[in-house]
Order: sequence, then structure tokens, then C-alpha cells
Amino acid sequence: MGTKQFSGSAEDADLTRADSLAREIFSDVANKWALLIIEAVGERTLRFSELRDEVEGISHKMLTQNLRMLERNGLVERTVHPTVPPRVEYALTEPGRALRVTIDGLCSWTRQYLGDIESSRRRFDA
Amino acid sequence: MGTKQFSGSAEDADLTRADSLAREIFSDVANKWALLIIEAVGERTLRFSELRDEVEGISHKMLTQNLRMLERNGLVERTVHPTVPPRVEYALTEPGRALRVTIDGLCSWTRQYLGDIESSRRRFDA
DNA sequence: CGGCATCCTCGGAGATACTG
DNA sequence: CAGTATCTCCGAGGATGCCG
Repeated sequence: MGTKQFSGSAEDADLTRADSLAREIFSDVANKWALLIIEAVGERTLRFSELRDEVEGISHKMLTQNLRMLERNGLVERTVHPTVPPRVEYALTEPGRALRVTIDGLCSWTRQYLGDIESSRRRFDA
Repeated sequence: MGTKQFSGSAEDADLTRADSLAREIFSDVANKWALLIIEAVGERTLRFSELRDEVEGISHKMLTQNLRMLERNGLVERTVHPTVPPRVEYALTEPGRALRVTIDGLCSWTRQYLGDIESSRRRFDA
């Protein structure tokens, strides 16, 4: 990205480092599955299998991959209960909850403009 | 997605239709390049080549593809000036500007939690 | 049950070149 | 300058199977 999105005032020190990090995070987060997972977890605490049911159409593999990534970035917290069978639970962290607020905005936006978009599509496809 | 994100109260009539449309739109929009392009356009009116410079790392092809998609959904408006050489300009529509507000939120979020995320990553990678 | 590894494929995405 | 088309290739992502 052009840098304008992320760099604030900045002493210009290693602005580029921070900026490339920002781009990296943005790429992680600005992806369909990641957003849907965060939205799905919400304020609750869900098991792996519950999440898979919740996030429609996601594969086992994609779910694990994205959960790992989100855990790595500190957006979800993973708790393993050493029972048998194993029980693993996921919940949003504070940064995760903060992110969810903006995702909620995205969802509202979708709902709000659903009609406009649909008709725009019809016009375009002609 | 689990439906809960998009369906409001809903008469249940063709809720599924609206819901699958919402999912489709979400997939279109919740992608790195689309978001970066919308953010790049902002309140301005940019030419194709300006956009390519603005959106760091995007290829000619990806830019056209995404611009078509955004135009189809009515998020950007494409204006062709019949000069020579041709001059094509892109600007956000009302829905596009509304979407940009939430993207701004995403960018702020990234800036705000940059540090937390970086240290979380370091912890995880150990 | 949740996670990881392996295999395989299908299409996303870059490079290149041509038109208006 | 902007857009389209063709070719190619790499890797995202699905399916499957095996561990703890």
C-alpha cells in the first residue's frame, strides 16, 4: 500500500519497517476467512468443531490455518483442556474484540447496500 | 458464513437468496486489493496509472480486474474521456465512500495494535 | 476431537504482447 | 494510456489419512 494508510506522523526513523509490518498485518487480516472467523467467535468461547459449523463453507484445513495465524497475531486465545477427548476453545483477545467492531461495520455496510449493489450488478451485466 | 452476520429480522421469505448474495458481496469486498484500492481512491478522482502507483505492489492485471469488480458492484465510478491518449478516471460512489469509512477503521486498528501484534508474534514464534 | 502431514488439482496471478 | 488476450506457473486450498 502506498504508505499513506498506516504511517502517522512518524519520526521517519524506521518508518519503512513499521509500514511493511502494517502491510503484512493488513494482508493477514483483510481476508475473507479471517474476518468471518473473528465475527463468528464474537463474545463467546467456541470449540474448534463449533467454529467449523459456524463459519459456513470453511474447510478443516483453512480453519486451523487461520486460527493459527490469528493466534500468532494475538487476536484469538487458544485454550486446551487436557481431557479426553481433547477440548480446545477459542476466544477473542482485546485486540481481536477491537477488530471485531470494525468487522461489524463491514457487515452492516453489506446489509445496508445489498439492494443498491444488486441493482448495480444487474445494470452492469447488461 | 453462518447467516447470523447478515440476516436481520427477515420474513424468511427468500432469506437464503439475500444471504447468499451478502456472502458473495462480502467475498468480493473482503479482499486485500479491493480494500486497498478503495482506500487509495479516497475522496479524489484518480487515473488508472495514478492508482497503480498509489496501490503499492499491485499488478496491471489485478488492478483492472478489481476495478471492474468494484464498478460492477457500484462502488467506484468509471469515467472515460474520449481524448487521445485516452484518459480514464475512477472515483468512489456513495456506497464506496461509506465502505471507505469502515476501511479507515481497519487501518486505524492496524496502526493502534501494531506493537501488540508484533510482540505477540515474537512470543508465538518461540 | 483437534492437529498435522501428504498428495493433488485448479485457478489466481504474473509476464508478455497486441489493439484502440 | 487503458484494456484485453494468451500463456504459464506456482501455491492456495480441498481431500484424505494418521497421530496424541
